[in-house]
Amino acid sequence: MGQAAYVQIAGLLTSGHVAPGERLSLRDLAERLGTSTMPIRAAVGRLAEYGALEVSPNRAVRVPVMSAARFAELADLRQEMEGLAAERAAKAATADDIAVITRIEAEFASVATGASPDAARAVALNRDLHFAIYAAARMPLLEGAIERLWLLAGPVLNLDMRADPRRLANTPARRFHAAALAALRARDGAAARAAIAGDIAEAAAFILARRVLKEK
Amino acid sequence: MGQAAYVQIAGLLTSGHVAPGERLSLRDLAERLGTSTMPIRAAVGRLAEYGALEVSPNRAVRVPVMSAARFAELADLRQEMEGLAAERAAKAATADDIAVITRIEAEFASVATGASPDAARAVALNRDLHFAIYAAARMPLLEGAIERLWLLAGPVLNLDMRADPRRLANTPARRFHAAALAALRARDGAAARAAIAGDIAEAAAFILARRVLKEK
DNA sequence: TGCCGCCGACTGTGATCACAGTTCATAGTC
DNA sequence: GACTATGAACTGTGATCACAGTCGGCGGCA
Repeated sequence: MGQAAYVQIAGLLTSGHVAPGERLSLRDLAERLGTSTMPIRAAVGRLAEYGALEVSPNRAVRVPVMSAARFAELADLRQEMEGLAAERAAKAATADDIAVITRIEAEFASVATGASPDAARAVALNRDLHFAIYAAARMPLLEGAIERLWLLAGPVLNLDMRADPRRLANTPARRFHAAALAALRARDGAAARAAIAGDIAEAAAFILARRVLKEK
Repeated sequence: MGQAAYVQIAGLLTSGHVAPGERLSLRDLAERLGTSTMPIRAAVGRLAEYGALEVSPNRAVRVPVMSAARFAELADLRQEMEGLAAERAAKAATADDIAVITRIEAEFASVATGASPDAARAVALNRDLHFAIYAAARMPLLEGAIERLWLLAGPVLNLDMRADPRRLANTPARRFHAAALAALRARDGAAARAAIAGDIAEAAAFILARRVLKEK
């Protein structure tokens, strides 16, 4: 139901093509995607369900602005939930899972430190890496909940990545990713949780330190 | 957007008026609620977003059937997330929060052990009690995620409650609720988490033991 | 009697129109 | 020149119709 539109609009959010606070309109989106407003309405409604978009009657759809407090809670929740997924993944991961994760981790490291750092590609690979780990936990409900959290954080994360592309080259993420992978191999749930939580906490602290988020 | 329809259909799910596996139709629902199919489409789409309903093209909307494995993961996730909320609530709860929780707990105990046990009312009070605790954590994103989990469990929980109303009178829930309340008062996060997790685990074990859930 | 095929009823989905409420720029007033 | 009133453009929402795909029961065939 409006599946295609949902994917496209979600892509706009996670790729940072729309900024927090930006106003959208069903008719505009429909025209841009070459359909009627119906699939757009369905997709926007689903995205609004968990706060990825804000829609109020007779007013334009808005990409939610992220307050510092909201961002802090989001980072907090992500540490808990993604940490949990990593912990469970350490116990449930198969050899195939770990092989896939290893490959993605190597690719991310290569792109991040390479001569031509491709920010968009690095962001996508970072996402793939995280979700490859979570998929190994075999907890589809948890995975879905985490996906929704990422959609909430999407616009802000990309805003940050674009603002400071230099960070990509020597991102601390690589260290955390390596630690997570090692923990998965060792089936050390606590270490896996700590690595993922550390990754999230570090990135969140970096963004909060820039003080571009509204106080209230 | 279809807010009224959403509340009504969600009510059908949580109150157990529709059973897992049951087929619904947009036109039927629209007629029942006295509107066109539009608000229904919006509400059903939102509910389907996180799995509270299943909708496939040209096929009737279905209340998802809960496999034993899915139910186990749901119970697992609920223990983690609601346990987390309780833990944070123990640290963040105000005196007013605790007063409200105390009142609801007393009311639940009264209804559950009273001469005329009202199952529907007890279910509602149980829900109110849990969410009063989670609200005290001041984590709206977490609260929303938990609400969605409850909507997933709704049909099955009510099915169980109707099947065995005797359980209500001497439900172990009262013991866990009392422990949770005491933990909140003592600002003991770990104890609050344990109490809520215990409540959920006990209820889940009871339902799983009845073996009415499909294996696969 | 048992099985298969077909046709009608029913399904969600997309498009389009009408409508009430908001927003914003322009013109009028002091 | 600053401020307010006003109306046109734009917003999401609901209703209705058309359509392609699915499902179930009835009839025919072996």
